[in-house]
Amino acid sequence: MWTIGQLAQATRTTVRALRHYDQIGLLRPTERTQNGHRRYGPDDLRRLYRIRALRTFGLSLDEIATALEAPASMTALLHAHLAALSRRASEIEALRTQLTRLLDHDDPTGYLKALEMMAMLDPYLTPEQQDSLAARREHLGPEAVENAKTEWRTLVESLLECVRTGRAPDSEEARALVARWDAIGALFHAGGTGTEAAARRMWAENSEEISARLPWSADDMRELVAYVTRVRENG
Amino acid sequence: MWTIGQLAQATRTTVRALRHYDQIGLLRPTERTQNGHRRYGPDDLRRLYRIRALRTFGLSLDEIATALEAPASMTALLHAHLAALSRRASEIEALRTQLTRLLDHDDPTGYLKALEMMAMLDPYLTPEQQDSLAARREHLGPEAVENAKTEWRTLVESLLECVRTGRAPDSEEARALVARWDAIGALFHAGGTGTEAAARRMWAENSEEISARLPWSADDMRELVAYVTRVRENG
DNA sequence: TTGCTCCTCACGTCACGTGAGGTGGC
DNA sequence: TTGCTCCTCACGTCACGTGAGGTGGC
Repeated sequence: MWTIGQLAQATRTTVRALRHYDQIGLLRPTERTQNGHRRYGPDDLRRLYRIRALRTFGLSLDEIATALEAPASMTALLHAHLAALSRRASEIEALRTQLTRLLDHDDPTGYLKALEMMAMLDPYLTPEQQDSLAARREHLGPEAVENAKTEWRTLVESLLECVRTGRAPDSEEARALVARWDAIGALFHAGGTGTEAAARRMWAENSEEISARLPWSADDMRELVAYVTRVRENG
Repeated sequence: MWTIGQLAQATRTTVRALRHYDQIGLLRPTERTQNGHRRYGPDDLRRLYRIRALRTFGLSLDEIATALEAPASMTALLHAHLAALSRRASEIEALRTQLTRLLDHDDPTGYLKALEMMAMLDPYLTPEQQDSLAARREHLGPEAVENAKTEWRTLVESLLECVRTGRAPDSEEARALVARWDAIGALFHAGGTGTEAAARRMWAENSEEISARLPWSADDMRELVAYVTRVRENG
């Protein structure tokens, strides 16, 4: 028979943990001395070892309690737990690749800012529209989204150049640029869901805010939007 | 400006979470109406998006708070977090291989019982002795430990056969068997640490208990131990 | 007037860690 | 008599979920 301190030392647990197991009824000491001290016997030791073994596998005390009550259910429970561990492993894997991608980026903070800006759109969307946008992005995959963003950036530069040099809205170059612009938009805005209209509303209300975080001025952007509209009308 | 409910819906969070962020000072609404209702603006929305992005990476709210306070520390923090995720991933991997091994075993519950029996030894060891035993096992690796256990089992069978057939303690066969027996013991009991003596004490006090869980009777085991001792004396 | 949203407490979660305050055996 | 171990409360942890009880705008 061992005292609680002896058992704790022998099994590398803590006195507090043993008291906790007693309290929740997971491991009751075989007896108590008349002054209330716990006395643990060999049976308790064995039970404690099973508890500890199952704990290292990551089972909760509740699961352990049921497993020890019904040993027949043990294998099923362990299989279920193994499946849970596998799910967790792939979640972590996904997080790691995301984080690695973010950190490989030349400017992680800037990248987060870009994410923020795309998020400004959300309050203008219904939950269903949010879902459809997320589904589009999911479908395209992260690299395609990245590529679209960089192409969009060069398109903005090229179109601003057209505006500055007074390029005709019905010129071949202007039409080609706007065609790409619309193609990129179409990638994200599935037809008929109204996300495009929402994006325009968002832009109308927040153009100052947004352009403050972009390398172009609000005026430039307004001119650009007007120019694109003219090109579309001429097409 | 949005109410708490609107913001929650737009960002796929909950009203409760937003109140929590307010309470811990992580995300204070830009203003309150005079009846105390929270009003969130575009700045709050952006901040919330950063918070959510960092949350999906698994950062704690505390870490997020410091990261948002000092954006310069962000990359370092994310790198640290990536390392933590990698550690967690290998932990899970180790658990999965252990669990898989356990479940591939023909009798998982029986296997756990065997572990328990080895654990019976612990109360007879000092913490240092426990450490040295654990280090030995770690050093040998799980397959070697498995192999030792199965070989030990066949050795017990063979030696019991010797006892039954009255094989001479100084016979070639008996000596060879005991030599293997001692070799296996030596794998686990590093010289001079006294773990062997502890094992003998444990055996002396718990032979009934233990043999009840083994496929051999306590009497058989006692005879076997006596026989092994005689063989050693004759060697 | 009836629903809906908003508000502020405040308890519960999981497996203990960590004192607080007190008692019994060496 | 002094340390050590034991005891029973009971609060704290982390990020909210979930009522309880009440108020204000459509």
